[in-house]
Amino acid sequence: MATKARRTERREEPLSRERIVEAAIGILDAVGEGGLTFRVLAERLATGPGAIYWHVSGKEELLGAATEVVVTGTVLGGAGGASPQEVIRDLALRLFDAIDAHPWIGGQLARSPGQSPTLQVFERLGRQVQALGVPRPARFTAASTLLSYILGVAGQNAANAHGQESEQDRTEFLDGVSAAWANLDPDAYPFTRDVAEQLREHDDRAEFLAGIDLVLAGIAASHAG
Amino acid sequence: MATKARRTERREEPLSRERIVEAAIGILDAVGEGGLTFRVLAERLATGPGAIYWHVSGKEELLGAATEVVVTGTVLGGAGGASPQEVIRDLALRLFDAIDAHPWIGGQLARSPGQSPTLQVFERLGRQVQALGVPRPARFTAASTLLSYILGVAGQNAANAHGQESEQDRTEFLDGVSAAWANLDPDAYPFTRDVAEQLREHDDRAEFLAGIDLVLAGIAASHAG
DNA sequence: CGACTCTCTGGAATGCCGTTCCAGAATCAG
DNA sequence: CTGATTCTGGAACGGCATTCCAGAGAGTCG
Repeated sequence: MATKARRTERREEPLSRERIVEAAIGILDAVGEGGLTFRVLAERLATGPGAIYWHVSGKEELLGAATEVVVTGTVLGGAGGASPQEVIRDLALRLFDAIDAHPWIGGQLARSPGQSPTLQVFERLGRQVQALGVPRPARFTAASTLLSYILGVAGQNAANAHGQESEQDRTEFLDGVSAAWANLDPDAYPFTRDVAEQLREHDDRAEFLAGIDLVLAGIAASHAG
Repeated sequence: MATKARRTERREEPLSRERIVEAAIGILDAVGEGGLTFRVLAERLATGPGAIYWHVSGKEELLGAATEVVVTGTVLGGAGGASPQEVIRDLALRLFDAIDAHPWIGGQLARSPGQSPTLQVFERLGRQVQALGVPRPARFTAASTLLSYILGVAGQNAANAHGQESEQDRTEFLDGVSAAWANLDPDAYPFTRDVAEQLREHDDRAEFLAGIDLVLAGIAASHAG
């Protein structure tokens, strides 16, 4: 405590919305959506809950901001001169991987249509739909369908991300579901039983992309005829 | 009140899982997902929270059971001898209408893949995909894509269902979003701005069906070639 | 250099939630 | 009648988001 001895200005690093959102993302990635509480967040930032509320209006805004940071980082930067189909596939896969890395985004995206992150994706999809040569009145439907499909997969992936960190957890999970499907009532669930074995060796990412291709094929077919 | 005169056996009506789920659906429909609490539910059933827990393991199970009741009622009974495309469209529309009537189902369905209600829909879709003549290895993808699209729309509808009961609320809501889109940065959101006006006069239900048709077209195109 | 103000902090308090506990009422089996 | 069992509901308990508020730090002005 020499002269005035503020060895650090006021704090090591002042609180800021940016630092709060960053810490929130860290917690969300580490312990999931349910693990983010203002108490934990305050502890991690070495402060109290009240201080956080001065920078952020509440939990909803915090989750929204966290989602926006990740999604914006994901949506920007992508394929260059490829075909519109390729750009859409690339964007979709980048989103899929981002949701895989941060499962909480899935639930958040699915729950907040019209918000900035969803809009960003919609815009990117729409531009490529336009580049695809889809006539103007059909563009909205085409872009919305792609978006809804992506959000649907996102929500399911987010829900499935319960305690499967490793590759092994994942295999066990698929084996379990596959076995459960194979044991369903044959009269009530013939189809599900029939595809149960396909589930065991299935690759979520490839399956997701195949769905994108299906929609793209539908878009192409619809404005060809 | 003849011999022993228990005009009501034990209670006017004994508590039962069925009655609890029924009451929960009533509350969910009236005040939404956030309004369902065990206290409110207990008051409505003229009992205490403890009694409810004897019949139901917790909130998750309760929401699941409520969803199952509504979805099962929706999925059963539908078109008879129509084409597979027609059956799929009919099933999808029935689901859409059910979600419109009970928006909380949307969030619930999107959040619980592999659970009974989702599986029921998957099974129905899969059978029709099969009837469509899709080759075996492609059926899983086709049915999953339809399901994911439906769940995506469901989630968005559930999220949008914030305080728009009447037709007028709905029009105001669309006008507001449309205006917001039209005021976006022209450089960042050219596409979204361009389709903003289409949004104003758009019909969610028709748009949803158009998306289904797009996926169906894609399915048809994919196994034709 | 003081005093006043404004930004920002963080600990304490509030009110609601899901869930658990438990004493006891109603019913049933013998 | 008696003991066991099923079922009830009010009273906790711990945790949550959010609000309150006394006051610390840092600029500003006379």
